[in-house]
Amino acid sequence: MFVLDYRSKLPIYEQLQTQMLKLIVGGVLKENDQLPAVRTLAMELGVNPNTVQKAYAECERVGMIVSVTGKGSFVSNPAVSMQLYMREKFKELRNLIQESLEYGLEPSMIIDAVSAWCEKGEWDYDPTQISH
Amino acid sequence: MFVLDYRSKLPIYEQLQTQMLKLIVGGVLKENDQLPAVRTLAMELGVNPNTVQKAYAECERVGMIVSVTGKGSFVSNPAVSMQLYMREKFKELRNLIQESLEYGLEPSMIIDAVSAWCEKGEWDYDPTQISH
DNA sequence: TGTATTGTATTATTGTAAATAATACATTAA
DNA sequence: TTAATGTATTATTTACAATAATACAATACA
Repeated sequence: MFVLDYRSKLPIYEQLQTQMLKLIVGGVLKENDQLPAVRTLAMELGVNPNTVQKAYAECERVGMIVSVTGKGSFVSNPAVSMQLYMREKFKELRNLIQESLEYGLEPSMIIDAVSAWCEKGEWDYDPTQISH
Repeated sequence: MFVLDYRSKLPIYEQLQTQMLKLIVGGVLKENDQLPAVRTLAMELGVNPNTVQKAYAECERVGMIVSVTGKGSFVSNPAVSMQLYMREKFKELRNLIQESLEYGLEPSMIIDAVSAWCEKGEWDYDPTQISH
């Protein structure tokens, strides 16, 4: 369920947190679903329990999951996670576009690209590529 | 010319590299402009010469600048940097949109937001915010 | 020709944060 | 009571950025 990239610059606990968010937003994990126990997941992934604990703690802090000593950790209302995900993505998108414009990229170029990808699904569309 | 954020998670040499790219793309640094000497810039910024050297070396590796022992470091063709910058930004933008769609964000929501920001300059536009 | 300035390379050391290791404690369920 | 769970603590290890201190190589210039 969780997969790690050990070559990534991102810390393991952040990777776990990100994956948790995607699993919830993507509907793989549903409300009240029980998550693997800290020690169990640590074993499966071959990492230290403290690392998993750190990820779970952060997920709980932002309201993605709820942990209860003796019972386990459970997915909380996915709407919370969806909200988190959307805010995060739109913030990234806004910052990216803002910076791109500051450094001379044409608004029309951006709009055209976003349309091609977003509406037409033309993922091959590349505004930096000259067509031959 | 170069400014560092010592609280940033990004290493100093990466910050320098990013700033170099922006200075070139933004036209502040023009073709064949001589850059500060490694030791000089290190002094100015209060960092180790090795750190500046690492940044310059990476900038040269990707073709942003050219360094010659005994002479100095110079800005190479800005078109190279612009190409690098555009490719990088559009790649980020594409990945961001692709992922957002995979996790349920509506294409129209993205298009609307990009239009508001990009064409109308409405940077306050926030699709995740309910208006009152 | 020498001297200073420049880029480049090397080795050792330090500082920081992630990750591990090893426990211990608290709560819950069976 | 026992086992499984989350939580907390302290110490250690590891990786990497950054520093420190040199040394070498190429160029410019007086």
